[in-house]
Amino acid sequence: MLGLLRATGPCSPYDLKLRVAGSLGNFWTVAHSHLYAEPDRLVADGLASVEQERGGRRRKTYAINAAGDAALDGWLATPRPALAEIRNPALLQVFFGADPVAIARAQLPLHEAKLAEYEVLAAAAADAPRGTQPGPRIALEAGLRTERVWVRYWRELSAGDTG
Amino acid sequence: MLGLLRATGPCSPYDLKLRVAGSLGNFWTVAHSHLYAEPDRLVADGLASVEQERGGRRRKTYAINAAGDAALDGWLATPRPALAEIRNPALLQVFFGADPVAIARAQLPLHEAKLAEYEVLAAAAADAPRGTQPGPRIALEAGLRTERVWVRYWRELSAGDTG
DNA sequence: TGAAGCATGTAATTTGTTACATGATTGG
DNA sequence: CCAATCATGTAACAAATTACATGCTTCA
Repeated sequence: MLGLLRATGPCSPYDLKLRVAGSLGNFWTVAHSHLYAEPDRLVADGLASVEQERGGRRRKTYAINAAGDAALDGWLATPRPALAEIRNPALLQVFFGADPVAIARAQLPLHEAKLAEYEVLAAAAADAPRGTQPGPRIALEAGLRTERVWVRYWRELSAGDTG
Repeated sequence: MLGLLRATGPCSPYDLKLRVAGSLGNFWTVAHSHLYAEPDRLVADGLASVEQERGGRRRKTYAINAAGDAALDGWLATPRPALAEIRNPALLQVFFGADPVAIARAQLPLHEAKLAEYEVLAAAAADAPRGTQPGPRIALEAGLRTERVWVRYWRELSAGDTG
């Protein structure tokens, strides 16, 4: 959340939502209720500030502060010695004996669509001006690679190739 | 949980824990407290039965019943139209601007170790008698492939290759 | 001016994790 | 027989999801 705030600058939860969609949201979803609740916690912890509009929607604008910057920098500088889980429900079904062909046929078009989406994003990122933060592009590369693997995997399974 | 119970046969939560470690646990972790709490819920929902030892550890033995079998079959027969998320904390750090080389150097050995572990499991699975459930082996194949991608990805990043 | 959907939030529920606590068994 | 660790469970806490509720804005 601090990362989002820093990347976006002072903004409302809805602005965060827009930013998440199409970038971070591709590999780490965030419920919108989270985007409304969490910033208040940051303010309570002294890591961000908030200002509320008087009239209209009475929307709140949050901004990361110096303490938040420090906390975020500390987090970014500490590599976590942990692996991510796959935790894929479709794979779970296969594991427990579901028909791999049926699962694969459902998964394949989803992954193909996702891969196509990433390829569009990657093409756009290639044109980005220099000085753009490299993080999102590097993360997108991971998305591309894993989607290629999944497309291939489900394609093979949907063709009945179970190894 | 129903899948675990069916695959294992009547058993205690500890038996489930042993089964999870080294198979399912590789891509879907389960807290041990979950293995103790959830089966009771299944019993309450009429999907499993339980029997408790009199003396000793007073351990409980759970077994899936007919209703549980039906529920599990229904679940297995319904492909979910959803993608799994990557939701990888290390990738999140990179996304938000952490030094990719530092993150990659921490991740690489973990993924190399995991890949080696999977390769051992795959070799063992290749010798499995016919009639063995294919699900775990097919799921393992997914683990192998994604780990290979991650090893390659972090290796490139740790060498300073940011695309 | 009324419907659609944009934008903003809160509350309730469910789920998951962490910490606590303790009895049983085994090997030295 | 005692220490280690195996095994079993519960309780408290934290997090995430879902559902609810509603005010604004725009456009037909």
